[in-house]
Amino acid sequence: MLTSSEQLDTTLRRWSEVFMQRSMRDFAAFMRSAGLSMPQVNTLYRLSYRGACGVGDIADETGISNAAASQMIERLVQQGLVERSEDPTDRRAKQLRMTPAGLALMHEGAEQRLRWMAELSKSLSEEEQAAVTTALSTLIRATEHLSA
Amino acid sequence: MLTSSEQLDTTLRRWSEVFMQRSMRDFAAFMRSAGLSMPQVNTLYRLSYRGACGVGDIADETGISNAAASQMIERLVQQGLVERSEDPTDRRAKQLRMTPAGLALMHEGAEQRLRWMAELSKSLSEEEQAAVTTALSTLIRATEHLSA
DNA sequence: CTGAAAAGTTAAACGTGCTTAATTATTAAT
DNA sequence: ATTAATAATTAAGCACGTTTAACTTTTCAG
Repeated sequence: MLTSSEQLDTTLRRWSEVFMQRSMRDFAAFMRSAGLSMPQVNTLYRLSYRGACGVGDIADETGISNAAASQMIERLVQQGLVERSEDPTDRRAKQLRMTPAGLALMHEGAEQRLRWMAELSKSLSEEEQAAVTTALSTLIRATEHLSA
Repeated sequence: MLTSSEQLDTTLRRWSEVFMQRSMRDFAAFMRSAGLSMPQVNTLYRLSYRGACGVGDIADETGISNAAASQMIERLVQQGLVERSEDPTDRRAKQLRMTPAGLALMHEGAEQRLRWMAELSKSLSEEEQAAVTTALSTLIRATEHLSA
């Protein structure tokens, strides 16, 4: 017999698979059309959601060398997606930040990838819509309170 | 004033962003450790969820040339993740299928990426767990009935 | 039955991205 | 003050994936 937490875990994973299955193709197409590599996308997510950081942090998180990170970021800077400025508190380091253009690109990518959700939303009854909205809000809140 | 379907759409997108934010790093790490490129992951998802197909179908879906698809798939075959056999109904064509090893690799990748969901599940109250499980089941069912 | 079309593979050329090693500039330590 | 350590960049070399073009095999059309 499964506990209700195990049932939720199973269902969450099942939803994730269904979601990935529907989003993967558009995600790959977006990366391709934007000329972005996986480490670059990773970097843009990092900067979008966890704020400014240095080149070395990006190297650590993506698992590539500092040199490779420096070059990869240079390409993002040339594309106008990331801003690179001197860290005022340590002039050896650089501060990397998303530019408005970078944020717009990420937003556009999400829009393309998640377009099917409008149709999905409309396919539910009013009662279901309300219940699912409440449930997802619970999940979002709980996730934001999760460690790391 | 937002309709309840618009509210759900907004909330779904918000959840997707939170989900991606948490999964992106692990996803990139998995691809890196498995030595998989984005078109390769795309191909494995395609084969896992929509069954066998030919080399040209993969080329179309990933947006690369037939030649590149052929070579990319050759690498997947050499890694033992995909099986390539002659199509009995048209001997010019090849049938591509996931191998058990390929399915196991995808499963392992999902496991790594979604490990945090167990913790998330346990962080909710019993009532919340039940409500969210029901809501997600509704979403899964509705998505599977969606077109394309 | 013969020629054109289709599916896939192979080969050569090219570009890109990664790694290591060397270099510059700045900060910390003794 | 001098030395060592840190953050980032640059350069050279190498591996990988992609493209175009040529080629093989099989199917379809006239």
